[in-house]
Amino acid sequence: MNLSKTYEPGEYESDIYDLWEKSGAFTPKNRGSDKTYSIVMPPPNANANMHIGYEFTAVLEDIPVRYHRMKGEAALLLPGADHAGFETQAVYEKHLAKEGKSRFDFSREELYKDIWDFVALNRDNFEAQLRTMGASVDWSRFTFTLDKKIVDRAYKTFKKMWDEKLIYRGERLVNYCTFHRTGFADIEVEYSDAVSPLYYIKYGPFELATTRPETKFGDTAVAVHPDDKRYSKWVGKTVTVEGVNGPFDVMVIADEMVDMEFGTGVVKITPAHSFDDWEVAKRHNLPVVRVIEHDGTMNEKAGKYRGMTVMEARLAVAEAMKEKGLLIKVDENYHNRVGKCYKCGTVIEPMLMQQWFVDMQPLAKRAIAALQAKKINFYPDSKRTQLITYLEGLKDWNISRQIAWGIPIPAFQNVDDSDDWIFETNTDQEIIEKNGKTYHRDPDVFDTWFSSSSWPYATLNYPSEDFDKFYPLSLMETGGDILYPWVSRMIMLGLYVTDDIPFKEVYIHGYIRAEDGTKMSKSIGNTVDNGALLKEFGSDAVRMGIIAGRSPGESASFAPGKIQAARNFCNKLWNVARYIEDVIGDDFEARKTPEVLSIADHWMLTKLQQLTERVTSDLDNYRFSEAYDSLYHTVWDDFADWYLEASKATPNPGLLAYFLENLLKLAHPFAPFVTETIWQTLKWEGDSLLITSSWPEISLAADPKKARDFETIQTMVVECRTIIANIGLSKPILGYKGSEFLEMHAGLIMRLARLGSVEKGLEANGLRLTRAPFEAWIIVDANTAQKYLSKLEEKQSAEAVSVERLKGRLSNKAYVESAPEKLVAETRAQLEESEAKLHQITTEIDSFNL
RNA sequence: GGGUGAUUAGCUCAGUUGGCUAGAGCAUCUCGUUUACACCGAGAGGGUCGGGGGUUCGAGUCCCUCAUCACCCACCA
Repeated sequence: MNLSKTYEPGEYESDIYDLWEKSGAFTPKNRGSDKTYSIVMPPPNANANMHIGYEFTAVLEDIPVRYHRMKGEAALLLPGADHAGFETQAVYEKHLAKEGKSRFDFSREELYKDIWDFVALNRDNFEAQLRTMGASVDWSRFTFTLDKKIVDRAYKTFKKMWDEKLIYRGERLVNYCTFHRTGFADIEVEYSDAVSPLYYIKYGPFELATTRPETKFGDTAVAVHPDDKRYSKWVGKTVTVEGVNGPFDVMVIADEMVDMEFGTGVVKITPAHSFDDWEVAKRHNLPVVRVIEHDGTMNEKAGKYRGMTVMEARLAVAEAMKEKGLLIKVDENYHNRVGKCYKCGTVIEPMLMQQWFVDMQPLAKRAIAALQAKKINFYPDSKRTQLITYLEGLKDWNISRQIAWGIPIPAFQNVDDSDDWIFETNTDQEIIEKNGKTYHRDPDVFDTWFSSSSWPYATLNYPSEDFDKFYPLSLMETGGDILYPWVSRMIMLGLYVTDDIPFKEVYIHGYIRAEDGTKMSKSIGNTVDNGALLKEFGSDAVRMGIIAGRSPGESASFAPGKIQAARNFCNKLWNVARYIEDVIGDDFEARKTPEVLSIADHWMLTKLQQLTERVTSDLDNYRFSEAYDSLYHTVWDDFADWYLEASKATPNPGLLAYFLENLLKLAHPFAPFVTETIWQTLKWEGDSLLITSSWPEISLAADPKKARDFETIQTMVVECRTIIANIGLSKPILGYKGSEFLEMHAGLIMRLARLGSVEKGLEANGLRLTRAPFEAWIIVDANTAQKYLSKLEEKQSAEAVSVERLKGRLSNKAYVESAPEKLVAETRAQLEESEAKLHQITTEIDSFNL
């Protein structure tokens, strides 16, 4: 019974979190329901601090988990952290660079250990932030993506695919960053617009256009279109080309990939350094000659250009060709798109490499079938069809990465036979002996998405009791940016390994953009200082302010006003509770037998019933913003502004307590800290916790007629207030003719409308109320009344418009015949009402003109 | 080149299957010390729902088209 006078969230939030944690409330447990509800959090990168976007994610997961926990279900929110492979190593390399070092100064083992320590430092930080946000996670199940169980699961999956021939090792062109010296999956390459010089060069008997003269040393053919008459006589012949390092021979081939319109319609073919050319080479059995090294320099095939970077060589070769008269012209204004490393911006080189690939088509096929059958619901649903489109075009997946920070690939190669690979999980060994042969471990690690694709079941220790209980997960909540790399792969691997979908629903959230609508980014410096935000407004306010007015899949700007509004809402809850505590004093017993007495009681009960239904169904459908909005307005407008004010005339402590209890419950998933704090001061159920209390079911019955009566009062009160405010009256008298209803509620009306008094039987001598079904006047002198005349006339014309509109609608035969009966009946009733009002207003105006 | 989403009040955004006079928060204006709350209360102003066409008794909502913005996919020698 002792809430402090002002709402200061900072003073109790961490204590409340401890209280929950120590009570074991975060451990999933059935309480009167045998259902389970499970969310495994997408693990945030262990290398970074939590930003506002991650807080947003945590809230979107915590709200439904708290809701289902209160419904008595065994609700699990499983937290984790992601080693994030290349991402983390790239961040660590930046640190090294500051110290003037490079990753190549260390062995892979040293590097791995150093990054491990680096990541450990940051992990505490982010766990603390999760607590600050009130995320009700089961810390005992915390999982790191390099935990043994995750590694084991990745190895088992790899083995299964190996055995079933879904994994193969092959020499392919892969996207390669010469700065980070690792290959990438297609999806990791970022393309951007560029202006590149387009060189028109002499090439044997042809002229052709190329942006990459330096790759000439790797040319093994020259191609034209099969239908191109200009060049058909050359097809199949070998031609001699004068090069900067002397003449060489290439074959002329015909291939559909050539665009006759582009340049001169002739293309030099460099199979080792162009994806298109690689495809052509496979079709025509062309030799493949690599001319660029992994460090991005030219190799011995480039002759005197050896050792130059690609860019240096390009300029040098162009210059040399110019001198030899082989360069015809340079188009300096050619626009194309260039693939870049998404971390360092280095131009991606297509590089010929031995890598492990996953054959995706069989996996994708099952996923597509499950998605088409809508076995997984998406919020918004459009993401489901987008995912299907993505899966349909999926190519084989390169899962090898030439970095240190990751899970070593469990494959060893025979030192005497490069085609002899064996599967072994003891990857802490570099060299092993088996059957009298020596094997070398593949030095590469898995693409981080390969292991994290198993996240839903690996975290649950598949196969296990937890797995049986919580799989498939109820919900996967994540951002749109990892729909393709992660969500798609979880579905494919889930189906492949467990034979079941990994989750029943997917909620995709949009991004929080900066206030001005631009992308939030550390480098631009327009991120939100969430520490300051939490300090100023409290976690509850941030939770609610951040979900307010957002819909799934849509990005929207950060709006500080919404955080502020949410903080004010917490303050409102706080003061409502303070008032009610004051009224009920120590009479805890009264709340057990709430009685519905006054018309306000019946009205508020109806509002609570509606709110409960709405919040429940909105949460069932992941409509967080709508649920919060309903809650906000019911608590503030209906409960605080109307009900509490009305109840001051005739306080009903038992029912006040009942309302407060249920409103706190409904608000708890959104504002867990303030609601639990209030709950704890009430101590209604001994040491009970709100977090594990039951979700409201309103069983008290409301009398709809009485509820409507209160609405009639509201209408009158609002009209009185409007008149009072508009003509600046102070505590006027409301007179009325004999009406039992008004007589009974005179006190209530007087209080709510701030009237001087409400008196019966006075002569009609003031401003007649036009909205209530009773004859009542605000008593004013004729002069004052005249001031209000224009206002009244405005009202008259508005009402006349309304009558006309309704009449028009009802005279429309088509409307009356085809609209639902109920709607037509409503329209009729409205017309009647409108006409009556118009009549009243008109009478009132006429009386002024006497 | 292909796809998706957005365009609603000064600002940031809601608006579930078409159905009463389109909503909220913030901001603005007027009034108010009514002991739960000035992080408040009461009242008010502000929108031809991006343009144009169509379907329907009825369109912010469905269809077509145009414009602008954002994102995604493919990838140009």
